[in-house]
Amino acid sequence: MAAGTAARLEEIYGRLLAAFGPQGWWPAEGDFEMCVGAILTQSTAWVNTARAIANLRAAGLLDPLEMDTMPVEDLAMLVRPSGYFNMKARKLKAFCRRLGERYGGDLPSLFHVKLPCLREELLSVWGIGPETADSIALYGARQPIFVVDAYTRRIFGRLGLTLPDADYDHLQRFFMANLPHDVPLFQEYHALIVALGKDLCRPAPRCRRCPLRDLCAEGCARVGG
DNA sequence: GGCCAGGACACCA
DNA sequence: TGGTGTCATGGC
Repeated sequence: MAAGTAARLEEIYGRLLAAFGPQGWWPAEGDFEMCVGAILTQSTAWVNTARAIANLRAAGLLDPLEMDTMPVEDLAMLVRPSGYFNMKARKLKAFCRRLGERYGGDLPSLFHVKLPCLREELLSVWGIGPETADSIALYGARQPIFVVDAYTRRIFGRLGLTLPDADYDHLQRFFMANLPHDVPLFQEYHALIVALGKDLCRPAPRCRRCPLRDLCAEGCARVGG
């Protein structure tokens, strides 16, 4: 672990925590709902994901066995507010099918699989890519793996700590190599990155209120703060 | 009316 | 292996 880099990551974490407060992620009422949310929020604003989840809850479908037996066309209509609804309905079905076939529909049995096998298992499900797999592993199974998303790439690229076009695995290794492997820390750090990304560090950044403003190597200087 | 949002997959060169 | 197109609703 490079001491300088680790110290910077710790400082950034402290600033984000001070600015936004504890996020207490994941926003879900149960572990299966957490997994569903991870799939539905792919490239989608959370507010729309929440609408889709509300539809599923109202239909009594926040259960892997119930969802597995639901016609995919009907499922698609329920998750419509989250966008890409046909694709996402198929992805939810694929996840439920795997859960049923290998784990008897029992989510704790899946979560009992330890990293890195859990990650490989999730990645082998159609529709689950690196970010979704890691989100489920970290927030669902509560195992220590760092979640990388578009905000992570954008923010840490602007800070000059990573390359703007760094791939997922490279970014993940960067955080995993420079942070203690602590589940609550990983959970909170990713949530705080999202909080910053949603609030300030957009393509047109609103840097005046950014808690990382003086650390920013690119975005803030470019727009004049 | 255009841009963007807590990605992933299929296809092609 | 990397680039590009596709999937799609809803807020601003």
